[in-house]
Amino acid sequence: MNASHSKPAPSTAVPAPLQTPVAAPEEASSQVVKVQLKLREMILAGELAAGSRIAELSIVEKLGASRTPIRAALMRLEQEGLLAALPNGGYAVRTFSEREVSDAIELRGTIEGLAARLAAERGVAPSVLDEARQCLAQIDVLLQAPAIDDEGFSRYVVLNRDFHALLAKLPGSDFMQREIERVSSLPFASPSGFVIVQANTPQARDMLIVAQDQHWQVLDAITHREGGRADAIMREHSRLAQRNLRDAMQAPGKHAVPGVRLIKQHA
Amino acid sequence: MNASHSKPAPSTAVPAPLQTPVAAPEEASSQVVKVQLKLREMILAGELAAGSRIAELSIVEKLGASRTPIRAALMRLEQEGLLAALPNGGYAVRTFSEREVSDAIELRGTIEGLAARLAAERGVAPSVLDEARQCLAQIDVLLQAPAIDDEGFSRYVVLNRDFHALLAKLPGSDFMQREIERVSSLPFASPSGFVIVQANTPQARDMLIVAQDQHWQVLDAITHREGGRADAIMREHSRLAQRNLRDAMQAPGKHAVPGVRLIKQHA
DNA sequence: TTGTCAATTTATGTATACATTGCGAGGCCT
DNA sequence: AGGCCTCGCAATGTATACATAAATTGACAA
Repeated sequence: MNASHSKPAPSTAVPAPLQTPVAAPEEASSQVVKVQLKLREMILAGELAAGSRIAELSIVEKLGASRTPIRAALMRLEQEGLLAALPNGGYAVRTFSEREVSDAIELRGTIEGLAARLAAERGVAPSVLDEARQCLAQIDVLLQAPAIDDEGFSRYVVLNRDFHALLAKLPGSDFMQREIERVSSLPFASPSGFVIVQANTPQARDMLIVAQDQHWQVLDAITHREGGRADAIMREHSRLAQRNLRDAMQAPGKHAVPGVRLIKQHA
Repeated sequence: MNASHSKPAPSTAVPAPLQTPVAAPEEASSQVVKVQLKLREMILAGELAAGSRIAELSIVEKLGASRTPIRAALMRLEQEGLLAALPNGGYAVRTFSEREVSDAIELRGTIEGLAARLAAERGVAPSVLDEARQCLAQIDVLLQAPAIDDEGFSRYVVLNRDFHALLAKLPGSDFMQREIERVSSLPFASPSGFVIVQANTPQARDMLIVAQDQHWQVLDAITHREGGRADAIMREHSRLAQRNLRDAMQAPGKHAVPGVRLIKQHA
């Protein structure tokens, strides 16, 4: 409206009819975020086939946004690891070999181990440690039940994610925190990625018991400034995720895990 | 942009300004890459002050490209770690605390250690190992001289970079290779980052001798499938970089290291 | 029938116009 | 005189037009 402000014009004061034709009235904040979320959802849901090329124009007609925010969202998803940049421009839904998945989880465990070691060596403010302990206490309550229903399970996923996020903050380094978030962005590399698999099986609870013990022990190690031990625990903790993911891929209902569709079976 | 100052022009609504073909034939590939390279150069050279905000329009008039490729380049530089995204949009030249620098180097050492361990555990094709050995042999030749001149020094930097790149390939995992490249993208976190510092000092050669010994030993460890040892060596190798960088920051001619300007002295 | 070349089509790369929002300067009211 | 409110500006976010290169398809010739 005020675009044509050639000079300090007399205040014509006409607010003018604000034409806001924006197709989607509300929802999220920016187009980029909306497109990014929607695309990620579509990729994980399998609506965009693994390995298939993604043309900007096809997204335009699917989501209604223009190419500029779509390009930005595609770049972010590439950074996130869900898309691969093609040599001659454009993107394709990324596929992962089992080794890549394994490497991704191993890398997460290694970096979480580094973070735990740094936290132990540098020391952590008691208040922050307490926050982590309270988080674990909530998980303890959850696990006291002899069997865990779906609702308790999804609560565990949330608490587990929170704990790992808290752990990433323990070294008191924004840099480490960001790198951990980055390496955890892939759905199956995420700390909570594997958990979703076998909700109601009897082994499910036992698995979580083991994981929870590692949670407590790493906090104990950090509290007692045992850096090497803290490192080792977090690495082993990630091996648990690797075991579970491997199981998940052989299970029939593998679609319970969002990203598994992107893992190419080596037949 | 037709606002008030600079730039033309009355724009008498003639729709004709057929954008003429980019006048110069240009030798580089794409605008995005050109802008990215130029901006990185300017940041490292200090032409863009550390911590200062970077407006897209200012880059437009500095480099001549339009906003679209500039935005893409800015996103890439943020991913690279040289820029920080501001909360309300826009970017600023990133500054680093000494701890962040330390963490970055530690992280690189940790991931290189993981790569070396994986290479040892999985085994490496002899041909690839030989390539790495030949690279080290060239460094050996360089270090046989009792003193190293500038030209030999820059040759070392190249060979050192090559060796670390080769090392990143040893696990045979594109994923690991990419992550190592990523974590090495920051100028001071790069394996060759610290080397540039003290070219002609007498201790310079000794430092390189130690580093080169670690190079050989990690290959030896990988050859003999000693994963833990390979891991430990690479971690310690990165501590050498940390020591050197700390020295470099206290040295007077610190401008020899490109990225040091971005490290804020904690007074 | 097959191979090759060319033309069309469709993709991304680029430039720019338009929209919107956050921040600051300036005036007005208290 | 000082604080608050408002207006204006400059920044990014968005949409789209234009340029160019790659891929596919069609036709023609061997």
